Amino acid sequence: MTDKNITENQEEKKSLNFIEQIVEEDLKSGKHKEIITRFPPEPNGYLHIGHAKSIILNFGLSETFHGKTNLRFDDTNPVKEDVEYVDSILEDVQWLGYKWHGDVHYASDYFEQLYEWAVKLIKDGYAYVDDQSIEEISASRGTPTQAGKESPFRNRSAEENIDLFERMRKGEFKDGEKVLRAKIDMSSPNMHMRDPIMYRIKHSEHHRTADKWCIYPMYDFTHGQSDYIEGITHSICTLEFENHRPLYDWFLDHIYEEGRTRPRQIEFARLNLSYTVMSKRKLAELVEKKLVSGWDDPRMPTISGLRRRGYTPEALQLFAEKVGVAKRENIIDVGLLEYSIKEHLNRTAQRVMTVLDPLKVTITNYPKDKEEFLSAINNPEDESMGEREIPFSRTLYIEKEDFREEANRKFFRLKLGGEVRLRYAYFIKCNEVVKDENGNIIELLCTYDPLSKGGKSPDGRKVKGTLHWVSAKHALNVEVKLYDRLFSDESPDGHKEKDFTEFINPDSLTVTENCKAEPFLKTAKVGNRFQFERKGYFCVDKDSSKDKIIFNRTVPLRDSWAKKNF
RNA sequence: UGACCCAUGGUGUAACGGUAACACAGCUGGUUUUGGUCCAGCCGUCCCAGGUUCGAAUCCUGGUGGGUCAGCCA
Repeated sequence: MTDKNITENQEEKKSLNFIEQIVEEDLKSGKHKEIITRFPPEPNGYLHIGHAKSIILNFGLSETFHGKTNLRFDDTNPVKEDVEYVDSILEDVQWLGYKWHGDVHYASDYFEQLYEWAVKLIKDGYAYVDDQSIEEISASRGTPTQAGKESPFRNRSAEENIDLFERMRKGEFKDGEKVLRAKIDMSSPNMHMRDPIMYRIKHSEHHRTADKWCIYPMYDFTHGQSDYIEGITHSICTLEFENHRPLYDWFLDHIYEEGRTRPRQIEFARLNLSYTVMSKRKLAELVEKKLVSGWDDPRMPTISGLRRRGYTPEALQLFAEKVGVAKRENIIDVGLLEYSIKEHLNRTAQRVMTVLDPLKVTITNYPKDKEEFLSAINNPEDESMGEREIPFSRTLYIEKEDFREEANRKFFRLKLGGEVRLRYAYFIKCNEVVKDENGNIIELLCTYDPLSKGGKSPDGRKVKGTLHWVSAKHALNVEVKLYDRLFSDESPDGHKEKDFTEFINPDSLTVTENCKAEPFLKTAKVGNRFQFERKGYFCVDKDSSKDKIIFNRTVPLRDSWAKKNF
C-alpha cells in the first residue's frame, strides 16, 4: 500500500465523536486495557428515544472498542420505582438489539457496601448525621450567589455519628428526622458540594430489597461507587450532571484503593426532538390524562411507542448515528427520524397495494365473470424478494383522490376522458362518472386496453399517471390508523406562559375503516411491515384480530405533489 | 449578582493552527410502471471585539447569548 492510499484511508475513516476520542486515547495510552460502559436507568418509567441515544452510545462504544456494557438499574428511591418498569426497560434494550454483559445489575445490590463506605466516611470525619428538618437544611444551603450556613450538628464526634447512623438503619427514627450528610464546604460556589445528603430515611417497601432497608442512599452517593464496583471505565451521562462531577470525584477520592479501575464521568447533550416532549413527567401526564392511549401509543416518543408505530432498531441506530454526540444543546428535526425509518424500509419492506379511500371503478369492456392474475414486484430495491400474483377483475377500487372530473395538466392522475395506467395491470380510460342524488361521485365507468397487460404500452403510447388499485371481489377490508405529530408546535414545552398540553394536535390520529387491501395481506402478522404503494409504510397493530387487521401508518412516502399543492 | 458548560448553513454533526466537510430539510433539473427510490446542481464563511501567529472556526483575553445548579428525585 502506498503512502497516498494510507492517507486516503485515514481520511475516509469516519471522524470520532468526542467520547470516542477519549476512549481511543485511554486505550492507546494504556490507561485502560478494556473499556466498560454502562446504561443505568432508574426503573421509574418507560424508556424514550433519548434513552435510545444513550443505549446506542454506550453499547456502540463497547462494540467498536471491543469492551463491555453493563445494564444497571439505579434503584435507590423505592417510592418511585416498580418492576413494571424494569420489565419494560429490559424488553426495550433487547429489542434495540443489545446484549448486556453478564447479569443485570442493581444499585440495590450494593446497599451493604455503600453502607460500609458511609461508615468509613464518618470515621474519617467526612460525614455526619444532621437532625435538622428538611426546611432548615434547605434554608441553610444558601443560594447560588450566597454561601450556606453550617449545620449546628456538623461537628458531632465520629462515635456519636456512628451510633446515630446505626440507629437510623435500625429504624429508630421516622422519615425526615435525620439524614447523613457529607462534610465538604457550605460555602462552595458549587451547590452540590454544600454538605450534600448521602442517606435519607424512607420507611417504604423497595421492589427488590422489600423492607430490609429503611435508609436509602442518594444518587450522588450511589452512582460513582456503583461504577467503581463494576469496574466501569467511562461513565457517560447527560449534561445536567456536569455540576455533579466534582462530587462524583470527591466520593471516589475517599473510597478509592490504589490499583483499581477508577471511573470517569463524561457528559453529553441529551436528545431533544421537535414537535414532541421528552421528559418522563410530561410523558406520564399524557398517559394519565388519557391524551394518548398509553405509554406505547404510536404517537409517543417512547421506544415502545415507536416500536408499535413500526420503527425498526436499525432505523433508530441510523438515527442516532446521524444525530451525533456532542455537548451542544440541540433540537433534532423529527424529519430526520422519519428519514431514518424510510431509508430502512425502502430497502426492506414488501410492497403491496391498498386503497385507503375507495372509489368504485367498473371496466365496462372487461368480461363480467372473468378474473386473472397479474404479476407484481415485491420490492424493486431487492430483486431477491421476488414477485407475487394480484387478482384483477371487472370491478375495482382506486383512491378517491386519484380522480378528478376536471384538472389541469399538472394532475397526472385519472380525469374524465383521460387515460392512466393501473400498476402492473392495464391502461384504462374514464368515460363516464356516476353520481348519487347529492352529486357525489360514487362510481367511474372505464374501458381498458387489453393490449396493455402488465401496464406495458406496446404501441409506445405514454401516460403520466400510474395508480394503485384493488379488485373489489378479492379485496380484504382492513382498518388503517394514520398518525400526525402529537403537537402542533415545534417546541411544545418551550413556552413559559402556556402549558405543553395546549399544543396537542387535535388531528394527530385518523382512523379509516373499510380500506381495501390486496388479498396478499390476509396472512399478515402483528408487527409485519409493508409499503402500501404510493401511500407510505404501514405495520400490523397488536390490536388486530382474525377478522380485522389494523394497520398503523409508520410514515408516509415523500410526496412532492401534495407539497406543491398545499 | 456565584460556579460550571456551550456557541459552525433552516436542523444536526465534522474539520484537532493551514484557509469550511457530511447528513437531513428546502429549491432546480434528469431517470422512473410508486408524483417513491436513484442521479446531478444550488443553499454558511464559522456570536461580537481585541490579541498571539506567516497563517485562527480552531489558541488567549474580554464581551454577548444560551444551558445547568438552591429535591431528604435521578
